[in-house]
Amino acid sequence: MARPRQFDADEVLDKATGVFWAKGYEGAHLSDLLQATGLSKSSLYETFGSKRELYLASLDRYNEQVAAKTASGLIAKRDCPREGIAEVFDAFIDNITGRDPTRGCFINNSAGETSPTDDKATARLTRGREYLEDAFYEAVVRGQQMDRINRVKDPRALARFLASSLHGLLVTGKSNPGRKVLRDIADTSLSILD
Amino acid sequence: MARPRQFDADEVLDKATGVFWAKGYEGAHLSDLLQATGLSKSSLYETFGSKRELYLASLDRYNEQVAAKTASGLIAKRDCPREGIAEVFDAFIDNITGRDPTRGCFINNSAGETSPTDDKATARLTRGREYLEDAFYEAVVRGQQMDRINRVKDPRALARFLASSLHGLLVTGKSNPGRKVLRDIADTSLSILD
DNA sequence: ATTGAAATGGACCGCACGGTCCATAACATA
DNA sequence: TATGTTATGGACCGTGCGGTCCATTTCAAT
Repeated sequence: MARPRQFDADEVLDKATGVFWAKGYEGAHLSDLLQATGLSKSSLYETFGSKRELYLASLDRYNEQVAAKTASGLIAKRDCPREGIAEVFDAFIDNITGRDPTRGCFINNSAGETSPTDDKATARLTRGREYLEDAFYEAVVRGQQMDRINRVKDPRALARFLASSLHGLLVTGKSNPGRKVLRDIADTSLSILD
Repeated sequence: MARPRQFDADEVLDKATGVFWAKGYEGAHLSDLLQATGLSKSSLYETFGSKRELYLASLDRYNEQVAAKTASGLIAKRDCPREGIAEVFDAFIDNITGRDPTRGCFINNSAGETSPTDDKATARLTRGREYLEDAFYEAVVRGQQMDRINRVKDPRALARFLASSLHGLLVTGKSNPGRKVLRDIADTSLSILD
């Protein structure tokens, strides 16, 4: 009955996410977004409503993807959860020290420019934290059951700590540290599981 | 010989820092800075050169102040360095959960919107990390000498870990967590010193 | 082939951005 | 008080922002 969309909204969202990720919300200008997505202004506004709604949608999509990826990585290692956790940290170190100028974690970067009075964006940060924490929580519990993680320690506190450590690692990564610095941090963080 | 400045440059810098802190570099518009500082455009440009130079100067000043404050706090507790470290964490938790909308840490917030290709800003992030790490390092070494911190562990790795943990705590704080979450993280982080 | 709803390109808009400049005011010096 | 230098307010500027709108194109359904 009507003309179908000439693009895939999710693909566009991914490209827009890349721009917000690299430049932040304020730093990402409409022209950047249009160039990256290849859309015309009207198509973008027709589909997403506004720059800000696009931003929030980007945060949502990123949250889902990272949650899925992290969770599936941990689940894949469900027979040795402790190694799974270590692999998550390793993956982030690789990400940080990689060449891609879009480094770090989108949610992490966004946290800095999110005002506590911005409820919508803050909700996305909360969601991201919960996803990560829950993924770690399950792995920790499993690790404790298998006696590979200290059973005396509160698994919820450990999960929170691991999620927070990952954020710390990412922020530290922004300050151009050597790989050794990041390894020291990751290794020390993981040693808490003993 | 000439008309003296009608304002104190450092006071102005503090006010500008507050704006950048709350809104980020891109989000801080010139009008915000002028309003907060009370300066006219010409005075601001005469004194600081440009918005960006003002930003870099703000980062510098913040680094110096936080470094001085943290170091002095730790030095004040030089007879019980371990408690001094715990106090630093507690102070940040208070900061995060306080009412002031300017929450978190300026450097931490800035990290998110700093591109790895931005050498000038990255240098400030590096400096901030070094200050913090060094302050912790001295406290850790002293704690080990007094046998209140595990002597087997590498003090440099511990210092790096502590600095990173603080960053993690601050990022987590942006996601509107309960105080309990932050306490879990801080307590778990500090337990590494055992 | 015709139809009509939706997608699209691009012109257009008002605004406020970061930044420049200069005439004037203010003041330390002598 | 006269002088020379600097600080200052405010007009001004070009640009590009986020956003709107509409004429045109495209296509599924008939």
